[in-house]
Amino acid sequence: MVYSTGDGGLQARTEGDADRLDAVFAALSHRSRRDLVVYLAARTDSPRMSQVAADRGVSPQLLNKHTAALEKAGLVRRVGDGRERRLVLDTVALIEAQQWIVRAREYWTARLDALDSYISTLEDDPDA
Amino acid sequence: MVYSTGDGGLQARTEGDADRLDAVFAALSHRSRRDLVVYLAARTDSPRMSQVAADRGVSPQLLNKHTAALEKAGLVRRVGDGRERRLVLDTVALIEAQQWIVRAREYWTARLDALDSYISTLEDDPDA
DNA sequence: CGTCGAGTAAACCATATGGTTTATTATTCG
DNA sequence: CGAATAATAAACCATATGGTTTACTCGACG
Repeated sequence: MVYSTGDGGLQARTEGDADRLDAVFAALSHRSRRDLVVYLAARTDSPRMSQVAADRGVSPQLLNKHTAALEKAGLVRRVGDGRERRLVLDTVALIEAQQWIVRAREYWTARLDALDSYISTLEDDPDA
Repeated sequence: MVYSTGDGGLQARTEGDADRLDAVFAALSHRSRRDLVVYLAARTDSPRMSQVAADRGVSPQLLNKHTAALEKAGLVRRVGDGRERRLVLDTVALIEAQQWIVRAREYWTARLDALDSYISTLEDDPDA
């Protein structure tokens, strides 16, 4: 049997949006990257890469990889052109992810509401 | 050089929570699984596996795998003991994920507020 | 100029993941 | 019982990912 591999078509926005969300959720699916996000969110400055690596007890190479993942997701940016570069948070993608979740929950809430009203119907008219 | 592989310790709750969040975000990092979630959220009934597979144009085997991922994340449950099983949404994990994002954004907002007050300080006292 | 150090790239390995094809386990129903 | 069928498991392949070790680039600075 042959199936429509991949797509499925339902609830799609644009390809780009989907890819972006893929990247955001994938980036957040790893604990040390989540920790990195809140580490950045909690500070008032933008630390240098080596600073981050030292703070988090992670090798510069690995930090570089995780940073790349977060960058791809648009959660983080590297700034600075010199020898030293700084890591800054960019929460736009985070907001997108939250909005996706909120939308999904809204559908679900609507479903619960429908159930509620159905139950009300039953209570009003037990024969229904 | 030897680095403290993995942990990092920051902002950790329990191991279980972290694993759960890993699974939730990983599950949502795939578009067809996200679509599956909203597909389920949008209906008022709990469709059978074969129904879902047909609706989404996906092989039963692949649906099974995706379902396993969502199940692992606690986003979905299979109910029914007979030959036919139904898929139901379980949004508790979704709420957890949302809460993580909200918390991260709260940190970030606090940071913006700090920046604001710093700027105010500058405006009040340009020599600061 | 030389070298030191921050940051990154590359090679490489082990394991995980997405997906297909093939096979197995029930459970319903003639 | 026996065939059909819903659901799942298993074997397998290609590619992606996390992580380490090694090597490169490039700006600062004596």
